[in-house]
Amino acid sequence: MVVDEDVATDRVFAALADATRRDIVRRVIAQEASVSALARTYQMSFAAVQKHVAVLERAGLVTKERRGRLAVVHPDLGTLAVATRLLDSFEALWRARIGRMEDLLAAPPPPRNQPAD
Amino acid sequence: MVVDEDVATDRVFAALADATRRDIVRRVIAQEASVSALARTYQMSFAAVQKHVAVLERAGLVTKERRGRLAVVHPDLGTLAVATRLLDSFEALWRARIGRMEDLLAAPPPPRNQPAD
DNA sequence: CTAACGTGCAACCACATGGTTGTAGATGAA
DNA sequence: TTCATCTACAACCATGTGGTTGCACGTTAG
Repeated sequence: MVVDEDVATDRVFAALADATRRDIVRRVIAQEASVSALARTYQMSFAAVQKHVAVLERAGLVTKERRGRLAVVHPDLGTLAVATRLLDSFEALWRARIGRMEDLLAAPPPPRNQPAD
Repeated sequence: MVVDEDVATDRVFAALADATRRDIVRRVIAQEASVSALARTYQMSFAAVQKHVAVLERAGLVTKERRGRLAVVHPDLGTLAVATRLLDSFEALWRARIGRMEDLLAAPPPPRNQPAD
């Protein structure tokens, strides 16, 4: 039941679980930038920023395009849509639950013979 | 610039970056359940499931209500909305970018005197 | 050509995470 | 009371992560 597609979802959420990486995503959505240009805006080492970009790349959230000696980082919005869709599915579940609760309120009380947990 | 609210966001995404925890969230949205009832449905130890629930609780995605000897797990949909809103903001950025690109296409080409990165 | 720049990668460290087992305390049932 | 159940928590281990420094290589600028 824990299938292959799940690890892709794991990577997307894990990649977004870091403020620096979320900021990088925001920046490259606004305007694509080289790794070193990104690195200059944070007060950590170049290698650290490079690793963050690599994490985003493995998650499929960004791609790198080699342009001369620069590695230009682009966003990949399709992958972001995966995360959005999953959260939306949670919301759908929630709404279904609300629906059921209203059904219960409108229906006669059922016999209570379920175990306590 | 990396503020306090960011660590809450970190926790929400980190909590969702695990298939077991996403499944727990789905389950308790469908119907709240005790920790042991949840644990029975996975093939890991009770303590492991207990830790997963603790992670979700620290992220604010679920709450535990003590009922007799049971710890009943409820969803907290407000926190999920935080994550949804953030992803929506990315989408808004993306749309703004599309808008700018259309503006550029409609406008005369600007002088190109920016540095290469 | 030489020097500076941008990148990639490896090694290292401290710390968090996901799993285990074990122990102990509360609560409910017989 | 006694026993089984549910929960909590600690200790431990392997692995991943976020940061560092250092080095090597390709590319651009002088």
